[in-house]
Amino acid sequence: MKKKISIFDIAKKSGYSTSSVSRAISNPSSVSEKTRNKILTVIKQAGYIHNSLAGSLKSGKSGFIIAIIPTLRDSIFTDYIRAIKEQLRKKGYQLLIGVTDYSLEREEEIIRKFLSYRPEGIIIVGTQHTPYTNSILLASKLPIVETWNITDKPLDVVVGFSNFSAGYQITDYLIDLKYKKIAFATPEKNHMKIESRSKRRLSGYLSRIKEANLKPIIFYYSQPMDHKKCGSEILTQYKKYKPKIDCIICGSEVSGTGFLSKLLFNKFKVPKNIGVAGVGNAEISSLIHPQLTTIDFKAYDIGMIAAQNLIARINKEKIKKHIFDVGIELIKGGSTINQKN
Amino acid sequence: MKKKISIFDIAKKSGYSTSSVSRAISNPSSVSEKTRNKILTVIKQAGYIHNSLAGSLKSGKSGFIIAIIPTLRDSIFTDYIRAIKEQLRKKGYQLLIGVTDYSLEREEEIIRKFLSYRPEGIIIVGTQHTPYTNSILLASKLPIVETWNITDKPLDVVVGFSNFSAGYQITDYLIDLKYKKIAFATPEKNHMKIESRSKRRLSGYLSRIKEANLKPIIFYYSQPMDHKKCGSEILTQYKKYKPKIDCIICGSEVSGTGFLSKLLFNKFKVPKNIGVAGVGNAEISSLIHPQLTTIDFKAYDIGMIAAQNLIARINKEKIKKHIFDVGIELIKGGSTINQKN
DNA sequence: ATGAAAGCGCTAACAG
DNA sequence: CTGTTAGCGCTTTCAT
Repeated sequence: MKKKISIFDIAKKSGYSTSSVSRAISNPSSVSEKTRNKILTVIKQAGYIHNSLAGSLKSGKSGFIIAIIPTLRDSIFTDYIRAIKEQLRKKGYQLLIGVTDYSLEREEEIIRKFLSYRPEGIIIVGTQHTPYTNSILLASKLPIVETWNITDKPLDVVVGFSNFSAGYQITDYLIDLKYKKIAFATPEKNHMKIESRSKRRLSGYLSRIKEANLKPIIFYYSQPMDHKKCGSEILTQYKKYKPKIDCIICGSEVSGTGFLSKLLFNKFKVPKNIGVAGVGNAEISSLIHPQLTTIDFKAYDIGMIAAQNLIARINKEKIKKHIFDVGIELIKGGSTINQKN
Repeated sequence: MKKKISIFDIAKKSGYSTSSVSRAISNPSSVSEKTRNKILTVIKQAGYIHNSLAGSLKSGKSGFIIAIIPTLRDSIFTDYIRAIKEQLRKKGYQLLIGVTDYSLEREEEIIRKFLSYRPEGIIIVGTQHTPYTNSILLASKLPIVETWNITDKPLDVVVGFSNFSAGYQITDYLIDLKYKKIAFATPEKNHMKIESRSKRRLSGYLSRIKEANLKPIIFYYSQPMDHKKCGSEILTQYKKYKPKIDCIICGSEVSGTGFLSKLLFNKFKVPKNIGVAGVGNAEISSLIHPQLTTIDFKAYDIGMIAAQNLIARINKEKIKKHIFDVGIELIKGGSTINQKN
């Protein structure tokens, strides 16, 4: 913030009242063309810059939307943010982004802080929050869209897909391909506590494995955001496991591409000697050769639909439903065999 | 924004004045412990949420920093944003992110809009702006840090590297490896107009090629943010060019990984039959096998140093210098031959 | 250490 | 279509 020139100065210089100036700025059609031109000209030559903060204070509309994501290190979340921004931009809203690093405590802290900017709506990744977060969220009476995981009882609106199905479907596909010893790599328990989406994917795997009377095999990785760490950790476990595993499902796109990459650098034959699949689709998955077999869950679409619904809720429009399942899609890549022999 | 409960209510309920409440919130050490505890308790049980907007209006400090980037589709910029956010968070600043899609007009529009939030500082990618942008930036009297490309005459502070050197050095390395027919792929002219960094990289290439008495060969791509489009377009030009080229430098990490990936999917032998290099290093470059030979220009460091300097400028601390060259680093990957035979 | 009072710059009735 | 007026909720001298 700096010096003095305010709407009042513009009013004086243009010979109109402050209200007309205000209107010329924020609702141009409500003043006559002559007035508008005159005022806008004065504004331009005076180098006046409107103060949205003061306006928000008075009007009760900040124009801010807050988005909470777990990390900026995964392109699925930047795709999601991009989609949200594109929608908001059309409507003139401003996005405030909070990054939790997968910590529910951090999420709580961020939300408390962000609420002080008087946002008009909230878009948040995940349906699991601390009790305190839930309570302030509800108390805020703001439109809220939770994303990424479908839940029966959203705080308000939820847009996502079933992580259970994602785990189930990829496992199903591999079983269909006649893989017999299928392992699932997932974040360590420590991390799982705060990341229920991984847990649900794992459940999907376990469920399908059980149905097929196969033996569940679980590997763990400790740094879910680090492709290479994931890759190395999974590789170590794979090499030491006996009897030999024929396919590994990595619980995320980061671990999937990381492990696949690691195998290729270490001269393993994929998919000839070992099949690899992921859950989640980032652009990178399709850039590595062979392409990763995985489940695409449309990060961009989730962001877009979430933002559209949030805006509708802000404008008190009726929305058709409060639960949006955007679905998932199986990507059949070359990282697994492709004949059902 | 919503209903009523304000600092005034807290004052009443706690038996203190609004000033004490304000102090207890924003400068806890300026009230006695007893007072502070009492007030904080009342705040908690009342579910009061502070209104930063009103505070900013009065204090003249919004706590906002604005960051302008070209795109969200490239991990080098999200790494950069991540670094900035980490620094700002420590100091309690809030980041407003504007995405220009490489348009200088859009940049101007965003800056004008964002200035209305009364930011305390600006971090912007690029040193080239419209005249109007330059003038409002300067008129704002705000601390400004320009990034990514070193310039002699920054608006205020600049943190970056030499794009010319990046182009020069990668070309130098390839010449050193005895490549003779080295092409350079760069965005179409249309796009170049607004993206001077690519132009500088190209100049670096041309300069070194000329010194070596080699023939410059330039390829173009039209969608700089799309790995696959870049890859296809470069491949088409490569296949049709005679006599056969032995190495291609792609002007960005997106085009580099995209083209490398495309070659691998099309069964070209890399580096045996064709060498590939990039300019710019994203995590993905090292996940593809063989790894891309490229120039790393430390996106994270640029963001970090830029944010640190911006904060110093906001606090009116003296900074050592106004031009920071973070340098670049050659990454010798397997996508080019590695013996100097 | 605490309180009283004066706005920050703007918008939104309301009136004309 | 335009002007007057009354604050929005907070911070901050300035006293005490």
